[in-house]
Amino acid sequence: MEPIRRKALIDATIAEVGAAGSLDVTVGQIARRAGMSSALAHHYFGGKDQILLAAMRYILATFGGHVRKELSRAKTPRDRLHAIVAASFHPQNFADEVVTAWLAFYLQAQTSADAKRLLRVYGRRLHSNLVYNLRPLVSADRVETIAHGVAALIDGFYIRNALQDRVPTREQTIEMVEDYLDQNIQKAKIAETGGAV
Amino acid sequence: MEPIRRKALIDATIAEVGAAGSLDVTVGQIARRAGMSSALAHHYFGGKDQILLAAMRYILATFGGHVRKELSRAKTPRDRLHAIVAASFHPQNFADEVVTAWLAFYLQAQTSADAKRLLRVYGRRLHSNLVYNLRPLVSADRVETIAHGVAALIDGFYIRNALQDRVPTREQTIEMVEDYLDQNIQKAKIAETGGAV
DNA sequence: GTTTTTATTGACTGACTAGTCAATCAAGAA
DNA sequence: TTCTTGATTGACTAGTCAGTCAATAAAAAC
Repeated sequence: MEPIRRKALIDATIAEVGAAGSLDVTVGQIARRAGMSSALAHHYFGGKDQILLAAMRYILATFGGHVRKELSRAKTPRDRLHAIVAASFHPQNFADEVVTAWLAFYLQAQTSADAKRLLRVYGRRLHSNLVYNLRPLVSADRVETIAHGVAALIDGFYIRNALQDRVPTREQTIEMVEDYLDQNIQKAKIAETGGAV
Repeated sequence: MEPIRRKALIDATIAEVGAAGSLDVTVGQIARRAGMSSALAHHYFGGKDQILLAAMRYILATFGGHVRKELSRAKTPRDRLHAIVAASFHPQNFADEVVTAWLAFYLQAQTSADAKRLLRVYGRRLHSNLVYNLRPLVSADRVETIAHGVAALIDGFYIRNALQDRVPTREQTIEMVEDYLDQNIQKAKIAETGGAV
Protein backbone atom coordinates (compact mmCIF):
# COMPACT_ATOMS: atom_id res chain seq x y z
CA MET A 1 0.00 0.00 0.00
CA GLU A 2 2.70 2.44 0.93
CA PRO A 3 4.06 3.27 -2.55
CA ILE A 4 0.52 3.60 -3.91
CA ARG A 5 -0.51 5.94 -1.13
CA ARG A 6 2.64 8.02 -1.45
CA LYS A 7 2.21 8.42 -5.20
CA ALA A 8 -1.46 9.31 -4.77
CA LEU A 9 -0.53 11.95 -2.20
CA ILE A 10 2.16 13.44 -4.43
CA ASP A 11 -0.23 13.63 -7.40
CA ALA A 12 -2.91 15.12 -5.18
CA THR A 13 -0.47 17.68 -3.82
CA ILE A 14 0.53 18.89 -7.27
CA ALA A 15 -3.08 19.03 -8.36
CA GLU A 16 -4.18 20.82 -5.22
CA VAL A 17 -1.30 23.32 -5.23
CA GLY A 18 -1.78 23.91 -8.94
CA ALA A 19 -5.50 24.45 -8.52
CA ALA A 20 -5.16 26.69 -5.49
CA GLY A 21 -2.25 28.61 -7.03
CA SER A 22 -0.58 28.64 -3.67
CA LEU A 23 1.10 26.45 -1.10
CA ASP A 24 -1.73 27.29 1.27
CA VAL A 25 -3.35 23.91 0.94
CA THR A 26 -4.20 21.90 3.99
CA VAL A 27 -3.11 18.37 4.57
CA GLY A 28 -6.81 17.60 4.79
CA GLN A 29 -7.45 18.87 1.25
CA ILE A 30 -4.56 16.88 -0.17
CA ALA A 31 -5.57 13.74 1.67
CA ARG A 32 -9.20 14.07 0.63
CA ARG A 33 -8.22 14.42 -3.03
CA ALA A 34 -6.01 11.37 -2.64
CA GLY A 35 -8.92 9.49 -1.11
CA MET A 36 -7.73 9.04 2.45
CA SER A 37 -7.77 10.69 5.84
CA SER A 38 -5.32 13.39 6.83
CA ALA A 39 -4.06 11.14 9.60
CA LEU A 40 -2.95 8.63 6.99
CA ALA A 41 -1.09 11.29 5.07
CA HIS A 42 0.78 12.12 8.24
CA HIS A 43 1.42 8.46 8.82
CA TYR A 44 3.15 8.04 5.46
CA PHE A 45 5.02 11.32 5.20
CA GLY A 46 5.53 12.48 8.74
CA GLY A 47 4.48 16.06 8.13
CA LYS A 48 3.26 18.62 5.67
CA ASP A 49 6.72 19.89 4.73
CA GLN A 50 7.81 16.46 3.68
CA ILE A 51 4.72 15.99 1.52
CA LEU A 52 5.42 19.28 -0.20
CA LEU A 53 9.08 18.48 -0.65
CA ALA A 54 8.28 15.08 -2.10
CA ALA A 55 5.97 16.70 -4.63
CA MET A 56 8.67 19.18 -5.59
CA ARG A 57 11.20 16.39 -5.94
CA TYR A 58 8.75 14.55 -8.16
CA ILE A 59 8.26 17.53 -10.46
CA LEU A 60 12.00 18.07 -10.77
CA ALA A 61 12.64 14.39 -11.32
CA THR A 62 10.02 14.25 -14.06
CA PHE A 63 11.65 17.20 -15.73
CA GLY A 64 15.09 15.64 -15.35
CA GLY A 65 13.79 12.41 -16.83
CA HIS A 66 12.46 14.18 -19.90
CA VAL A 67 15.76 15.95 -20.42
CA ARG A 68 17.75 12.72 -20.15
CA LYS A 69 15.42 10.90 -22.49
CA GLU A 70 15.60 13.59 -25.15
CA LEU A 71 19.36 13.96 -24.71
CA SER A 72 19.97 10.27 -25.26
CA ARG A 73 18.49 10.53 -28.73
CA ALA A 74 20.51 13.57 -29.80
CA LYS A 75 23.87 13.20 -31.48
CA THR A 76 25.36 16.64 -32.14
CA PRO A 77 25.78 19.48 -29.62
CA ARG A 78 23.16 21.49 -31.51
CA ASP A 79 20.76 18.55 -31.31
CA ARG A 80 21.38 18.24 -27.62
CA LEU A 81 20.63 21.92 -27.10
CA HIS A 82 17.41 21.42 -28.97
CA ALA A 83 16.64 18.42 -26.79
CA ILE A 84 17.04 20.47 -23.61
CA VAL A 85 14.72 23.14 -24.91
CA ALA A 86 12.16 20.63 -26.12
CA ALA A 87 12.19 18.83 -22.77
CA SER A 88 11.71 22.12 -20.92
CA PHE A 89 8.53 22.72 -22.83
CA HIS A 90 7.29 19.17 -22.81
CA PRO A 91 3.51 19.40 -22.36
CA GLN A 92 3.72 17.50 -19.11
CA ASN A 93 6.04 20.14 -17.64
CA PHE A 94 4.40 23.07 -19.34
CA ALA A 95 0.89 22.24 -18.10
CA ASP A 96 -0.65 25.14 -16.24
CA GLU A 97 -1.09 23.43 -12.90
CA VAL A 98 2.45 22.06 -12.98
CA VAL A 99 3.93 25.45 -13.77
CA THR A 100 1.87 27.01 -11.00
CA ALA A 101 3.01 24.35 -8.55
CA TRP A 102 6.57 24.83 -9.76
CA LEU A 103 6.29 28.53 -9.15
CA ALA A 104 4.83 28.03 -5.70
CA PHE A 105 7.76 25.78 -4.81
CA TYR A 106 10.14 28.32 -6.31
CA LEU A 107 8.76 30.81 -3.89
CA GLN A 108 8.90 28.42 -0.98
CA ALA A 109 12.56 27.89 -1.71
CA GLN A 110 12.97 31.41 -0.37
CA THR A 111 12.10 30.12 3.10
CA SER A 112 12.92 26.42 3.05
CA ALA A 113 16.60 25.49 2.93
CA ASP A 114 15.76 22.03 1.61
CA ALA A 115 13.64 23.42 -1.20
CA LYS A 116 16.31 25.94 -2.10
CA ARG A 117 18.98 23.27 -2.28
CA LEU A 118 16.81 21.05 -4.47
CA LEU A 119 16.06 23.88 -6.83
CA ARG A 120 19.66 24.96 -7.19
CA VAL A 121 20.83 21.45 -7.90
CA TYR A 122 18.46 21.36 -10.86
CA GLY A 123 19.29 24.91 -11.87
CA ARG A 124 22.97 24.07 -12.03
CA ARG A 125 22.34 20.85 -13.88
CA LEU A 126 20.45 22.74 -16.57
CA HIS A 127 23.14 25.36 -16.70
CA SER A 128 26.00 22.90 -17.05
CA ASN A 129 24.08 20.93 -19.67
CA LEU A 130 23.74 24.12 -21.68
CA VAL A 131 27.34 25.18 -21.16
CA TYR A 132 28.70 21.76 -22.07
CA ASN A 133 26.89 21.72 -25.39
CA LEU A 134 27.48 25.35 -26.21
CA ARG A 135 31.22 25.06 -25.78
CA PRO A 136 31.90 23.41 -29.16
CA LEU A 137 29.70 25.94 -30.95
CA VAL A 138 30.59 29.39 -29.65
CA SER A 139 33.66 31.22 -28.42
CA ALA A 140 34.59 30.49 -24.80
CA ASP A 141 33.80 33.95 -23.46
CA ARG A 142 30.23 33.82 -24.76
CA VAL A 143 29.26 30.40 -23.42
CA GLU A 144 28.21 31.47 -19.94
CA THR A 145 26.30 34.48 -21.18
CA ILE A 146 24.29 32.52 -23.72
CA ALA A 147 23.53 29.78 -21.20
CA HIS A 148 22.17 32.37 -18.76
CA GLY A 149 20.12 33.93 -21.54
CA VAL A 150 18.55 30.64 -22.57
CA ALA A 151 17.76 29.74 -18.98
CA ALA A 152 16.16 33.13 -18.39
CA LEU A 153 14.10 32.81 -21.56
CA ILE A 154 12.83 29.40 -20.48
CA ASP A 155 11.92 30.57 -16.99
CA GLY A 156 10.36 33.71 -18.38
CA PHE A 157 8.13 31.88 -20.84
CA TYR A 158 7.15 29.48 -18.09
CA ILE A 159 5.98 32.16 -15.74
CA ARG A 160 4.27 34.19 -18.44
CA ASN A 161 2.47 31.18 -19.76
CA ALA A 162 1.01 30.53 -16.32
CA LEU A 163 0.12 34.08 -15.40
CA GLN A 164 -0.35 36.35 -18.39
CA ASP A 165 -2.86 36.18 -21.17
CA ARG A 166 -2.20 36.47 -24.91
CA VAL A 167 1.03 34.51 -24.74
CA PRO A 168 2.61 32.57 -27.62
CA THR A 169 1.71 28.92 -28.09
CA ARG A 170 4.02 26.17 -26.95
CA GLU A 171 5.33 25.70 -30.48
CA GLN A 172 5.97 29.39 -31.03
CA THR A 173 7.70 29.52 -27.67
CA ILE A 174 10.07 26.70 -28.55
CA GLU A 175 10.81 28.34 -31.87
CA MET A 176 11.69 31.60 -30.14
CA VAL A 177 14.15 29.94 -27.80
CA GLU A 178 15.68 28.06 -30.72
CA ASP A 179 15.97 31.34 -32.59
CA TYR A 180 17.79 32.85 -29.67
CA LEU A 181 20.23 29.97 -29.69
CA ASP A 182 20.80 30.08 -33.44
CA GLN A 183 21.28 33.80 -33.55
CA ASN A 184 23.90 33.61 -30.84
CA ILE A 185 25.67 30.67 -32.43
CA GLN A 186 25.63 32.48 -35.74
CA LYS A 187 26.99 35.64 -34.19
CA ALA A 188 29.78 33.76 -32.46
CA LYS A 189 30.78 32.16 -35.73
CA ILE A 190 30.91 35.47 -37.57
CA ALA A 191 32.99 36.85 -34.76
CA GLU A 192 35.51 34.09 -35.39
CA THR A 193 37.17 33.60 -38.78
CA GLY A 194 34.04 32.19 -40.34
CA GLY A 195 34.98 28.48 -40.10
CA ALA A 196 32.52 25.74 -41.05
CA VAL A 197 30.95 23.28 -38.60
CA MET B 1 -2.78 60.43 10.05
CA GLU B 2 -4.50 58.23 7.53
CA PRO B 3 -2.13 58.70 4.56
CA ILE B 4 0.89 58.28 6.84
CA ARG B 5 -0.46 55.09 8.33
CA ARG B 6 -1.42 53.68 4.97
CA LYS B 7 1.99 54.34 3.48
CA ALA B 8 3.71 52.84 6.52
CA LEU B 9 1.56 49.73 6.21
CA ILE B 10 2.31 49.36 2.50
CA ASP B 11 6.05 49.70 3.08
CA ALA B 12 5.87 47.26 5.95
CA THR B 13 3.91 44.80 3.84
CA ILE B 14 6.48 44.80 1.05
CA ALA B 15 9.31 44.46 3.54
CA GLU B 16 7.58 41.69 5.43
CA VAL B 17 6.52 39.75 2.33
CA GLY B 18 9.97 40.19 0.82
CA ALA B 19 11.66 39.01 4.01
CA ALA B 20 9.33 36.07 4.51
CA GLY B 21 9.45 35.11 0.84
CA SER B 22 5.77 34.36 0.98
CA LEU B 23 2.36 35.94 1.36
CA ASP B 24 2.00 34.03 4.60
CA VAL B 25 2.54 37.06 6.75
CA THR B 26 0.12 37.96 9.47
CA VAL B 27 -1.58 41.30 9.78
CA GLY B 28 0.04 41.44 13.20
CA GLN B 29 3.55 41.19 11.75
CA ILE B 30 2.86 43.89 9.19
CA ALA B 31 1.28 46.17 11.76
CA ARG B 32 4.11 45.66 14.25
CA ARG B 33 6.71 46.56 11.63
CA ALA B 34 4.67 49.62 10.77
CA GLY B 35 4.55 50.53 14.45
CA MET B 36 0.89 50.09 15.23
CA SER B 37 -1.61 47.52 16.41
CA SER B 38 -3.24 45.04 14.07
CA ALA B 39 -6.61 46.52 14.92
CA LEU B 40 -5.49 49.81 13.44
CA ALA B 41 -4.34 48.13 10.26
CA HIS B 42 -7.80 46.66 9.92
CA HIS B 43 -9.28 50.04 10.65
CA TYR B 44 -7.47 51.69 7.76
CA PHE B 45 -7.61 48.95 5.16
CA GLY B 46 -10.63 46.89 6.09
CA GLY B 47 -8.92 43.55 5.70
CA LYS B 48 -5.79 41.66 4.88
CA ASP B 49 -6.59 41.25 1.18
CA GLN B 50 -6.89 44.96 0.72
CA ILE B 51 -3.55 45.59 2.43
CA LEU B 52 -1.90 43.07 0.12
CA LEU B 53 -3.56 44.52 -2.94
CA ALA B 54 -2.54 48.04 -2.01
CA ALA B 55 1.06 46.90 -1.69
CA MET B 56 0.90 45.23 -5.08
CA ARG B 57 -0.59 48.35 -6.62
CA TYR B 58 2.21 50.37 -5.08
CA ILE B 59 4.91 48.14 -6.55
CA LEU B 60 3.33 48.26 -9.98
CA ALA B 61 2.83 52.02 -9.77
CA THR B 62 6.48 52.52 -8.80
CA PHE B 63 7.54 50.44 -11.76
CA GLY B 64 5.20 52.35 -14.05
CA GLY B 65 6.58 55.62 -12.76
CA HIS B 66 10.14 54.60 -13.56
CA VAL B 67 9.16 53.58 -17.07
CA ARG B 68 7.38 56.87 -17.71
CA LYS B 69 10.27 58.87 -16.34
CA GLU B 70 12.86 57.11 -18.46
CA LEU B 71 10.60 57.23 -21.52
CA SER B 72 10.15 60.98 -21.28
CA ARG B 73 13.88 61.47 -21.70
CA ALA B 74 14.23 59.21 -24.74
CA LYS B 75 13.85 60.55 -28.26
CA THR B 76 14.20 57.70 -30.77
CA PRO B 77 12.33 54.38 -30.72
CA ARG B 78 15.58 52.58 -29.95
CA ASP B 79 16.20 54.94 -27.03
CA ARG B 80 12.71 54.29 -25.75
CA LEU B 81 13.24 50.55 -25.90
CA HIS B 82 16.41 51.04 -23.91
CA ALA B 83 14.48 53.16 -21.43
CA ILE B 84 11.94 50.40 -20.87
CA VAL B 85 14.66 47.84 -20.25
CA ALA B 86 16.59 50.17 -17.97
CA ALA B 87 13.47 50.95 -15.95
CA SER B 88 12.68 47.24 -15.60
CA PHE B 89 16.03 46.69 -13.97
CA HIS B 90 16.07 49.88 -11.94
CA PRO B 91 17.70 48.95 -8.62
CA GLN B 92 14.55 49.89 -6.77
CA ASN B 93 12.54 47.32 -8.76
CA PHE B 94 15.31 44.76 -8.98
CA ALA B 95 15.97 44.67 -5.22
CA ASP B 96 15.66 41.17 -3.86
CA GLU B 97 12.83 41.79 -1.46
CA VAL B 98 10.82 43.66 -4.10
CA VAL B 99 11.27 40.88 -6.64
CA THR B 100 10.28 38.32 -4.04
CA ALA B 101 7.21 40.33 -3.13
CA TRP B 102 6.44 40.75 -6.83
CA LEU B 103 6.70 37.02 -7.32
CA ALA B 104 4.47 36.31 -4.36
CA PHE B 105 1.84 38.64 -5.79
CA TYR B 106 2.27 37.01 -9.18
CA LEU B 107 1.36 33.77 -7.58
CA GLN B 108 -1.56 35.24 -5.69
CA ALA B 109 -2.91 36.50 -8.97
CA GLN B 110 -3.68 32.87 -9.66
CA THR B 111 -6.34 32.97 -6.93
CA SER B 112 -7.37 36.62 -6.65
CA ALA B 113 -9.30 38.07 -9.55
CA ASP B 114 -8.35 41.60 -8.50
CA ALA B 115 -4.67 40.75 -8.40
CA LYS B 116 -4.86 39.05 -11.77
CA ARG B 117 -6.53 42.03 -13.35
CA LEU B 118 -3.94 44.42 -11.94
CA LEU B 119 -1.11 42.28 -13.19
CA ARG B 120 -2.47 41.95 -16.67
CA VAL B 121 -3.07 45.65 -17.01
CA TYR B 122 0.61 46.20 -16.38
CA GLY B 123 1.62 43.25 -18.54
CA ARG B 124 -0.29 44.67 -21.47
CA ARG B 125 1.06 48.12 -20.91
CA LEU B 126 4.62 46.81 -21.09
CA HIS B 127 3.76 44.79 -24.16
CA SER B 128 2.18 47.67 -26.03
CA ASN B 129 5.06 49.96 -25.10
CA LEU B 130 7.43 47.46 -26.61
CA VAL B 131 5.31 46.89 -29.70
CA TYR B 132 4.83 50.57 -30.33
CA ASN B 133 8.54 51.25 -30.32
CA LEU B 134 9.53 48.14 -32.20
CA ARG B 135 7.18 48.90 -35.08
CA PRO B 136 9.40 51.51 -36.74
CA LEU B 137 12.44 49.24 -36.42
CA VAL B 138 11.44 45.77 -37.53
CA SER B 139 9.12 44.17 -40.05
CA ALA B 140 5.50 44.01 -38.96
CA ASP B 141 5.32 40.24 -38.63
CA ARG B 142 8.24 40.16 -36.21
CA VAL B 143 7.05 42.87 -33.82
CA GLU B 144 4.86 40.72 -31.61
CA THR B 145 7.36 37.91 -31.40
CA ILE B 146 10.22 40.15 -30.36
CA ALA B 147 8.05 41.92 -27.80
CA HIS B 148 7.13 38.58 -26.24
CA GLY B 149 10.76 37.55 -26.22
CA VAL B 150 11.91 40.70 -24.48
CA ALA B 151 9.15 40.44 -21.89
CA ALA B 152 10.03 36.80 -21.21
CA LEU B 153 13.71 37.66 -20.87
CA ILE B 154 12.91 40.38 -18.36
CA ASP B 155 10.62 38.16 -16.29
CA GLY B 156 13.12 35.31 -16.49
CA PHE B 157 16.03 37.39 -15.27
CA TYR B 158 13.84 38.73 -12.49
CA ILE B 159 12.89 35.35 -11.16
CA ARG B 160 16.37 33.91 -11.54
CA ASN B 161 17.93 36.86 -9.80
CA ALA B 162 15.70 36.29 -6.81
CA LEU B 163 15.92 32.53 -6.63
CA GLN B 164 19.05 31.14 -8.22
CA ASP B 165 22.68 31.66 -7.34
CA ARG B 166 25.54 32.53 -9.73
CA VAL B 167 23.41 34.85 -11.81
CA PRO B 168 24.69 37.75 -13.96
CA THR B 169 24.97 41.21 -12.40
CA ARG B 170 22.37 43.85 -13.05
CA GLU B 171 24.60 45.49 -15.68
CA GLN B 172 25.32 42.23 -17.47
CA THR B 173 21.61 41.45 -17.40
CA ILE B 174 20.68 44.75 -19.02
CA GLU B 175 23.35 44.23 -21.65
CA MET B 176 21.96 40.81 -22.48
CA VAL B 177 18.46 42.12 -23.01
CA GLU B 178 19.82 44.96 -25.12
CA ASP B 179 21.79 42.43 -27.15
CA TYR B 180 18.62 40.47 -27.74
CA LEU B 181 16.92 43.58 -29.01
CA ASP B 182 19.80 44.62 -31.25
CA GLN B 183 20.23 41.19 -32.74
CA ASN B 184 16.58 41.03 -33.63
CA ILE B 185 16.52 44.54 -35.02
CA GLN B 186 19.63 43.74 -37.04
CA LYS B 187 18.11 40.53 -38.34
CA ALA B 188 14.93 42.27 -39.37
CA LYS B 189 16.90 44.86 -41.28
CA ILE B 190 18.91 42.27 -43.17
CA ALA B 191 15.67 40.50 -44.01
CA GLU B 192 14.40 43.68 -45.62
CA THR B 193 16.25 45.34 -48.49
CA GLY B 194 18.90 46.78 -46.21
CA GLY B 195 17.37 50.25 -45.84
CA ALA B 196 18.86 52.80 -43.42
CA VAL B 197 17.11 54.12 -40.28
C1' DG C 1 -16.04 74.26 28.03
C1' DT C 2 -18.66 71.00 25.86
C1' DT C 3 -19.53 68.09 21.97
C1' DT C 4 -18.05 65.60 18.11
C1' DT C 5 -14.81 63.33 15.49
C1' DT C 6 -10.65 60.81 14.79
C1' DA C 7 -6.90 57.77 16.42
C1' DT C 8 -5.82 53.93 18.85
C1' DT C 9 -5.65 49.62 21.31
C1' DG C 10 -6.27 45.39 24.47
C1' DA C 11 -9.02 41.81 24.79
C1' DC C 12 -11.86 38.67 22.75
C1' DT C 13 -14.05 35.28 19.37
C1' DG C 14 -14.88 32.11 15.86
C1' DA C 15 -12.79 29.53 12.54
C1' DC C 16 -9.26 26.72 10.98
C1' DT C 17 -5.24 23.57 10.96
C1' DA C 18 -1.05 20.55 11.88
C1' DG C 19 -0.10 16.87 14.24
C1' DT C 20 -1.25 13.02 17.83
C1' DC C 21 -3.30 8.94 19.57
C1' DA C 22 -5.91 5.28 20.92
C1' DA C 23 -8.88 2.25 18.80
C1' DT C 24 -10.60 -0.59 14.89
C1' DC C 25 -10.03 -3.46 10.80
C1' DA C 26 -7.99 -6.76 7.61
C1' DA C 27 -4.79 -10.19 6.27
C1' DG C 28 -1.35 -13.23 6.62
C1' DA C 29 1.87 -16.19 9.84
C1' DA C 30 2.34 -19.54 13.29
C1' DT D 1 -7.51 -20.40 16.01
C1' DT D 2 -4.55 -16.97 17.76
C1' DC D 3 -1.01 -13.58 17.16
C1' DT D 4 1.21 -10.03 14.77
C1' DT D 5 1.66 -6.46 11.74
C1' DG D 6 0.36 -2.84 8.71
C1' DA D 7 -3.62 0.15 7.24
C1' DT D 8 -6.81 3.33 8.59
C1' DT D 9 -9.53 6.71 10.91
C1' DG D 10 -12.45 9.71 14.22
C1' DA D 11 -11.77 12.45 17.77
C1' DC D 12 -8.93 15.40 20.17
C1' DT D 13 -5.29 19.09 21.35
C1' DA D 14 -2.81 23.07 21.14
C1' DG D 15 -1.84 26.75 18.59
C1' DT D 16 -2.60 30.50 15.22
C1' DC D 17 -4.86 34.22 13.03
C1' DA D 18 -8.34 37.50 10.82
C1' DG D 19 -11.52 40.35 12.15
C1' DT D 20 -14.64 42.73 15.88
C1' DC D 21 -15.73 45.73 19.54
C1' DA D 22 -16.09 48.44 23.33
C1' DA D 23 -13.38 51.65 25.64
C1' DT D 24 -9.95 55.38 26.03
C1' DA D 25 -7.27 59.29 24.58
C1' DA D 26 -6.57 63.24 21.94
C1' DA D 27 -7.71 66.71 18.92
C1' DA D 28 -10.98 69.63 16.48
C1' DA D 29 -15.17 71.99 16.10
C1' DC D 30 -18.60 74.71 18.08
